[in-house]
Amino acid sequence: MPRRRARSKEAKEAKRKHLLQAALHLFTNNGFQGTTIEMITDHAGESTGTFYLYFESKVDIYRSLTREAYDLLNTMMQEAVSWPGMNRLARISAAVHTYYRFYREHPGYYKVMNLLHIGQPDFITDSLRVDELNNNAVELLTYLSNIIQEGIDEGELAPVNAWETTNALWGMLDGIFLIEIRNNLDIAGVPLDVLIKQALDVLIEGLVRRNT
Amino acid sequence: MPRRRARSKEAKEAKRKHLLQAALHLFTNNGFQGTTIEMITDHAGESTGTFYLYFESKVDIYRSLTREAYDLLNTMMQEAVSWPGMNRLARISAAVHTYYRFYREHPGYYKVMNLLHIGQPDFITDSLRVDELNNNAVELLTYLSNIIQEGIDEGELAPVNAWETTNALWGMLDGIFLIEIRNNLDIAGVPLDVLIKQALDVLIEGLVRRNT
Amino acid sequence: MPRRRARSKEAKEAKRKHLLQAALHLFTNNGFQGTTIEMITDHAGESTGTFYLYFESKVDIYRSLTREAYDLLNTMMQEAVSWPGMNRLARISAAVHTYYRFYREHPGYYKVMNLLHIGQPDFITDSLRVDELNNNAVELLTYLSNIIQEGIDEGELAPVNAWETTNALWGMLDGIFLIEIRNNLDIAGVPLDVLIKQALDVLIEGLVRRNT
Amino acid sequence: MPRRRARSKEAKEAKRKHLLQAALHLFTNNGFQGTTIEMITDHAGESTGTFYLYFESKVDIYRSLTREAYDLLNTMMQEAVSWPGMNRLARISAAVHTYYRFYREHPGYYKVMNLLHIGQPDFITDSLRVDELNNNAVELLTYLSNIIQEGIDEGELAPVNAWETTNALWGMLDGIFLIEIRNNLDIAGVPLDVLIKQALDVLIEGLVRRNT
DNA sequence: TATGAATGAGTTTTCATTCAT
DNA sequence: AATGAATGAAAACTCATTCAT
Repeated sequence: MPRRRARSKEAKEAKRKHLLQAALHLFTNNGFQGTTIEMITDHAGESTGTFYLYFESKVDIYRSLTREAYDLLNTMMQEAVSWPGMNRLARISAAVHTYYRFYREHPGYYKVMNLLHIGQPDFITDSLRVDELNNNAVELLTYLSNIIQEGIDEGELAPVNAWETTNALWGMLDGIFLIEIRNNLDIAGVPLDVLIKQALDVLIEGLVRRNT
Repeated sequence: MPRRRARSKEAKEAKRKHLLQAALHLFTNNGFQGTTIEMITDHAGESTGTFYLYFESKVDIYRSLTREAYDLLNTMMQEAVSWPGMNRLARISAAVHTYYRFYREHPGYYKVMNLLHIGQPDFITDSLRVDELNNNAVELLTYLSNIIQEGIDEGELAPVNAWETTNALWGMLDGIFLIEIRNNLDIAGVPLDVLIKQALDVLIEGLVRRNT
Repeated sequence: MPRRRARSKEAKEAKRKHLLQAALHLFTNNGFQGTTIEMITDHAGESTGTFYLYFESKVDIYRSLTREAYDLLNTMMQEAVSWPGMNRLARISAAVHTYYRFYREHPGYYKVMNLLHIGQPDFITDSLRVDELNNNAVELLTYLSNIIQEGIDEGELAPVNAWETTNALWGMLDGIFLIEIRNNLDIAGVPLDVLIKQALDVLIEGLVRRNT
Repeated sequence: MPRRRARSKEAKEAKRKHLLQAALHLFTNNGFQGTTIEMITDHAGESTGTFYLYFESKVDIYRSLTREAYDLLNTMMQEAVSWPGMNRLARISAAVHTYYRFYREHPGYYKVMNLLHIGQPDFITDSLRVDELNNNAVELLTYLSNIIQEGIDEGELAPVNAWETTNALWGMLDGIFLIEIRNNLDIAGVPLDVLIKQALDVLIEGLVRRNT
C-alpha cells in the first residue's frame, strides 16, 4: 500500500511537522537514546526511509526541535515583554514569568532545550551546530540583559553588571526547574510554584533593594 | 600476560578504586552511554571479567561513584561549616562556598552527582537504589535547612520558609554551574567565579535585607 | 555485498523458511545451546540483523520449528488415518506407524518436538508459549484417544481407560525412539524397525487379546 | 580463613561426595547448563579451585553422577531380583518395579542418567567416556535380557527375541516416565502410577498371553 | 593442598543508517 | 519520492577454567 506522496510544499512541511511532533513526544518521555527512529516513524505513520528524507540523522531532528523550542520561547518573550508603559522591573518580572510559563506549558520543549542532550556524546562531535544552538541562547540572554541594563541606566535597578546578572538570574531559574525534574516532581515536598515565588522574591529583593 | 592477584582486602579495595577512577574520568568526558565497559577496563589495565568481579553492572559502578561524590561533599561540608563561633550567615555562606569548591575541584564528581544520569533509562528501572541517592540529597538539604532555620529563629535572617528557601538556593547554585557546563565553560564570556559572586550577592542580599 | 531484498510476501516467507531450515539442521546436530545465531545466519547466508527481522529471539525460532513439526505430524496423521473402511485397530496401527514414519523421515523435527528443549531454562520462563506447545501435544493425543475409545465402544478393543492407554502407548513409542537417539543409533545392536515391530506386537497383543 | 585440609583419604572422599551431592541437587533443579561451577562449590562450601582438584571439568562431575546413578540402580536391581524361588515373570515384574522405584525415589539420579545431558554438545566431543556410560546401560539391559531369555527357555514366556524385547520394554518404561517429566507432572491428568500400572498390564499381557 | 582472583572468548541482541526496489 | 528490508558494528555481560599465592 503506497503512501501518499508529498508533492506540494505544504504537504511536505506537514509531514515534517508530523515527524517533529512524534519525536518531541517520544524524546520527552523516553529520552534521546531511549527513542529509536522506528518509534518516531511508527508514531508519525511514516516509513523509516522517509525519515531520512526530512532529517539527516537522529541528532538532526533533535536539533530541529531545539530550534523550534527557542523560536517558541522567543515569540512568547516578545509578546510578554513588549507592552508599552511597562517599567523595567515589570519587564524583568514578565520575562521570568514567561520562562516559567514556557517551562510549564511546554515541558517537552523545555527538556529538549536544556536537558535531554546532556551526556549524549553525539552532540559534542559536530561543533558547528552546537554553536548555532548556543547562539540562540545568547540571543535570548542578550535580549534580557538589555532590559536589565536599561533598568540600571534609568536608576530602577542596582548598578550591577547586567550581563552577569542576567546569566545568574537565568541559571537560577533553570536550577529551580531542575529540582522538579530531577526529583520526579516533588522530593522537596513543596509545589514548584511556591518555590519559584520564593526564589523570585529573594532575587528581586536582592536586585532592587540594594538601590537604597 | 598474567596480572597481579589482589588477595588482601587492601589490594582489592585498591583495584576497586582504580576502576572507579577510570570510570569517573571516562564518564566525565564521554557521558554514561558514551563510556563502555571495555573503555573502563582498558583504562584501568584490567580485563572485562575483572570488572564484573568488582561491580554488578555499568549502572552499579556509576552509582558507586555517586555515593563517593556524596560522601566527599558531605565531608567537605562538615569540615567547612563546623567551626565554632560562626554565625548562621557565615555558615550559609560557607556551605555555598563549599559546594562551589566541590564543583570546582571535583567537576567529575559533580557531574556524576547531578547530570550524567539524566535521561538514562537504566536508572529509572530499579527504583530501590534511586531512592538511596535521593536520600543522600535530602540529607544534605536538610542539614542546610536546619542552619537557615536557626538563622531565622535567632533573627539573623528574614522569616522565610527554611526548606523552600534551601531548595531554591541550592537549585540556583546548580543552575549557575549548569550555565558553565552547558556552554563548554564560557559562553557567557564571564568567569564563573565572578558570576557566582554576583549571584550570591543577590541571594544573600535578598535573604538578609528583608529583615529590616 | 548487498543482498537481494525480499519485498513481496512470498520472498519474505521464503527467506523465513530458509532461516528455519538452517536452524533445524543446526539444532538437530548441535542442540539448542550448541547452536548460535551466528551459525544460523552464516548457514543461511544472511546477516545477524536479518535474523531479528524474522524472529524475536533464538527461543522464538525454536518454537516456530516446533510448531512446524506439529503441523507436519498432524497432516501426516490426518492423511494416514482417515481412510474409509478402516477398523479401529487398523487406525491405531496406522497412527503408530505414522508416528514412526515421522520420526524416521523427519528426525530433526522429531528431536525439536520432543527432546532438544529439555533442560533449557529459557523455555520455562515464558509459560504462555509453552502452553501453546502442550496444547498441540494434547490435541494429538486426544485425537488418538478418541479412536481408541471408539474401538472400545464397539468391542474391538479391551475395555481399558482410553486416555490412559493412549498416553501409555505414546510414551512407549517415544521411549523406544529414545533408545536409538540416546545410543547414537544402535547400542542395542538391533535395527530400530525390528524393535518397533516387537514393541508394537507386545502392545497390540496386550490391547486386543484381553478382549477374550 | 583457611579451609580444613583433606589430609586423610576419608576426608578427601567426603569432600568429593559433598561436591557430588551439591551437583546432583543443582543439576536436577536447574539443568546442566543452568548450573555453574560456582553454584556447586558455594552449595558444597568449597572453593572454585578445589572443585578442579576433584573433577576434571563440569562434564566430568556430571559423568561421575551418572556412574553413581548406574551403581545405585544396579544395587537396587540386584537386591530386588535375587530372591530365591522367584519365577521369571516375577523377576521381570520385580525388575520393572525396581526401575520405577528408582525413578520415584531418586528422580535426580534418574534425570542425570537419562535426560539432563541431551542436547549438551560437550558430551558428544569426547566419545571415550560416552562409551563407558553406554556400557553401563548395556550391562543392565543384558542382565534383564538374560532373565527374559531364561523365562523363554523355560516356557514361562512367549518365544520372543529376548534382547529386542528387553530394549522395547525398557524404552517403553522410559517413555512413560518421560510423559510425567515433560509435562510437569500431569498434563495427562492422570497420576503416573495409574499410567504405569496400565502400561505394565498391557506389556505383561502381551508378553505372556501369547504363550497360549 | 587449597584458594579465589583473574581471564577473555563467546553470546545475544539493538538500532542508526543505507540502498535496492 | 517513498519504502522498509538489510546491514553489521557495537555493547553488556557470563562462566569454565587457570594459576599466582
